[in-house]
Amino acid sequence: MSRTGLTQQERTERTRARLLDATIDCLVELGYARTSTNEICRRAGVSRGAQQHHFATKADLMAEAVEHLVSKLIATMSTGPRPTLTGAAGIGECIEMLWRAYSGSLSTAVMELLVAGRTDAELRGAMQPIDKALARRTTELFHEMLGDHLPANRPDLALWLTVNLIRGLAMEKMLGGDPARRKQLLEEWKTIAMRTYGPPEQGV
Amino acid sequence: MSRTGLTQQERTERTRARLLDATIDCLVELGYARTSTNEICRRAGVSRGAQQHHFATKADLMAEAVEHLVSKLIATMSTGPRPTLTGAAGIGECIEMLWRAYSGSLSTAVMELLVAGRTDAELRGAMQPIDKALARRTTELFHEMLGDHLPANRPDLALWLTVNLIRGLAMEKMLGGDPARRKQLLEEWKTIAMRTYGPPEQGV
DNA sequence: TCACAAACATTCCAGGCTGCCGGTAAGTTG
DNA sequence: CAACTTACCGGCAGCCTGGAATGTTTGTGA
Repeated sequence: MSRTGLTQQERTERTRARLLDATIDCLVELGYARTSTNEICRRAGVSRGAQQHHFATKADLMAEAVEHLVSKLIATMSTGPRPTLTGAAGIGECIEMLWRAYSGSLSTAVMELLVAGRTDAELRGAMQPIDKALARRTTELFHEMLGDHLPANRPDLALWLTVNLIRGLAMEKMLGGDPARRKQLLEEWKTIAMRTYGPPEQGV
Repeated sequence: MSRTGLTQQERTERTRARLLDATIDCLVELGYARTSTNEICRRAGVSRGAQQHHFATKADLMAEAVEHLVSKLIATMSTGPRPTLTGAAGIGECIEMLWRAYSGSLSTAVMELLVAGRTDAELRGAMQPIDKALARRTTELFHEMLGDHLPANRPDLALWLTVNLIRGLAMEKMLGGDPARRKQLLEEWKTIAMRTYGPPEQGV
């Protein structure tokens, strides 16, 4: 009855996944501006007709790619290594974790979409709820990780200061600056954060 | 002898300035992807032929626009209000100043170019030296402003932590998040920076 | 004033991208 | 197994973009 042995649903999911993955690849490698449906299809190994069957317009494809992308990001974040220490050291490990999550290639794609969304109302509309979901999940994870050892005062401020700093660093990375310099800045922030949000110490 | 009363050099400078300004406008309003030479000429009130006469290719135009842009940014930064206070309060004012400079519309254009440069070697090559100039000028200004009251330990780390944080916040702004929230984060950072880099205090 | 060069305007062309269409193959249902 | 639905294919048309070629106006120097 079937040559490929695949059910319709399987075929659909496979093709859609291929297209969405290829879209993310394009975002990372080519940037939003140079990402064309043609190139996406080429990389996905799918015909343009098939692409249009599953995603009527390019905007549709992008909108779903955003979801796909953030799910992947959340997944890698959730399953990655967790901080094992508590107190100030735990905060340091959290910052490392956020660094990995928010400066990797998936986050690069997110940044491409953020910038593109600034001047594209449709894309921005698609991104807003998904970005919120990412923020919520990050916050949850942060609370889970530190457990009872949450910084006493304004814990979420610590989190979002870190994330925004990292995004700034990721931006600078785009021009290809010195990685050691970024590492140095991150270490400085780690020190400050541990002192500011860590458990109270005796000396200054 | 002349109908317009303008010398050749004046005409050239005027047209070039119009084109470069229009380019920056496009970057801010349309983003890099949707910025076409056609639109630039339309906004500049200049024919496509004139544009091509002064900037042979789109890349040339962009390269010079980067310079133009950063000069303007440096100019506004240099002539803007300077911190009047010293010590910890002076640091707070510096952060405010950096906030204004690095989150305005000129910086939005810079960010568009940074992101575009990530996947466009030619553009990136044009940007690198100019970005360095911006960094150097910012550092100089920072030292001028605080004068003898520079944070004792690692003053430049304080500066670049601030700039990168602000760029992250600017990124978040693109999705249209809550301005009050950003203000809150900046205030938190101000507090931390004053405590960390300001003159030593007695209590914690 | 006249020849020349620079600035500017218009038009055209090749290429890419998107969206749509008619047709085919594969899977599903009665 | 036959009707039907869904997935997929390849080509076409319209649009826009960037770059080139050609013609016109404006300033300049002899």
